[in-house]
Amino acid sequence: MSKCEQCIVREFSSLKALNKDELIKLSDCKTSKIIKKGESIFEEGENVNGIFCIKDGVCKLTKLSPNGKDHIVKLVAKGELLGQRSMISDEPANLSAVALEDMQVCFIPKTEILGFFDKNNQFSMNVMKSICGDLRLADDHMVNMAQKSVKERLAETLIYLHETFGTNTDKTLKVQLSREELASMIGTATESCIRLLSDFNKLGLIELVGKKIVLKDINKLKKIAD
Amino acid sequence: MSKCEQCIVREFSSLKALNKDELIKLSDCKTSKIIKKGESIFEEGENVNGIFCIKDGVCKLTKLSPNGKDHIVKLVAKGELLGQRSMISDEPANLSAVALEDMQVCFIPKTEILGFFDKNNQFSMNVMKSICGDLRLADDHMVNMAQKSVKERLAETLIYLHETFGTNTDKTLKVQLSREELASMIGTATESCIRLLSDFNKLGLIELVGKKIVLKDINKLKKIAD
DNA sequence: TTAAAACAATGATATTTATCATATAAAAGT
DNA sequence: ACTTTTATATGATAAATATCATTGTTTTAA
Repeated sequence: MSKCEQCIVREFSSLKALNKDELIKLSDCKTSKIIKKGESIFEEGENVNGIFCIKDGVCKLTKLSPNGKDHIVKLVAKGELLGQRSMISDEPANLSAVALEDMQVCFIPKTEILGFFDKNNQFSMNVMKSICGDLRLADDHMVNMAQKSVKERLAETLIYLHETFGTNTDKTLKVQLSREELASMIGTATESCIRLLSDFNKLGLIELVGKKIVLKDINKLKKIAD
Repeated sequence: MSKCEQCIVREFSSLKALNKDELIKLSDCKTSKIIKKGESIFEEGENVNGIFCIKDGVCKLTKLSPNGKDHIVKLVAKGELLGQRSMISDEPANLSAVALEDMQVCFIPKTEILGFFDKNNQFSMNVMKSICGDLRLADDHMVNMAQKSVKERLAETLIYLHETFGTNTDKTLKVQLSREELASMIGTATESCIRLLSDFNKLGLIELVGKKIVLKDINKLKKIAD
């Protein structure tokens, strides 16, 4: 079993507040998993009973809307924690987490985390701040959904993918979403999304390399996004 | 100065975890304010440096979108706390809070709250849970914005107003939003909102009594809302 | 290697929603 | 009481977006 002390996740997440002893305890109780692309870490409605550390890979957090379509609420990558909200609220998961690429994740049981809450105030504070950050993003996102056009949302999302997850050596976006997934992230029909990508392509804002996307003119995209 | 011990807000909010001594300390450091309808409690971008207890009245939390329109993110009523997220994140307010009716609010300085965080774990936990609840609502709301039609969102919002804030003796919705505000809550143009209200009226789902709204057929509205 | 399945692209069209113009009604100020 | 302003309402039209149909392209799997 690998040690949490040397894990990268520790550096970036709320876990950085844990001391050596706490990390050793963590190593003992955690379980590691490999999640293959397309598999889910947990599903909406499921009782999670702990949190997940993402050691490698990216996943999408989705919610099924009443009309039967999945909406991608957020992407979560290496170094972040998952399931904090459900654990604290003591509720089933509100979102499903599905791997967009092969992932390595660790599971830490709830009892352990609640123990840290009691003894380590900095850790609680970090978790709180992380959830507050999520809330801020969610509110901002909501306003975007409500007030911006599909075109603006697409431009904004492309820039977000570029800035957050970067590019491969051939300049294509590293996180590769299908057109359907991209559409479900910006809240539109797949065909509308494809059409707008075509438009952006014709205008020289992006380049479509098979299913992959290269951003060619980020400044103009930013202008469109507002 | 009125005592926090007897205040209704204490019963319903995170503050219920505070003991007698803590409540006395609270009474000493809090300041009370009257906020008139239309006035703001705080504005987006402002440093808040504490939290607000709503003793009476309802306010809207709004965010200015890049295109210059205000979007109503949430309504907050008597018994709830405001400004927790900004305080914990140590960031300026992400939203503005504007009174929809005359309000009574108390302000509690940040230093005091942080003191309670340190000493009273149940209080921290309550605040965390409250923010987690907000996050859940925000995610759900985001999916609605992205996936539902304006008609569905209007029906849903009317039901929400009815169930959350109730009605006056004449059955009209207690929280009275202008058509513009209602539109900015569901994320549509004012005219579209008015038109759909007219449609609902003609279909007998609601009745328009001047500017006020009566829900006549809640079941059908719920079916429309999904 | 080829057949089947899944995905992407595009045209035609319908529906939804926004915008602009104007009318009416209610509220506010003088 | 009357004028001005503001809010609500509605029609006409334009623009944005969804839906359905079809084709080409890539991926998967037999």
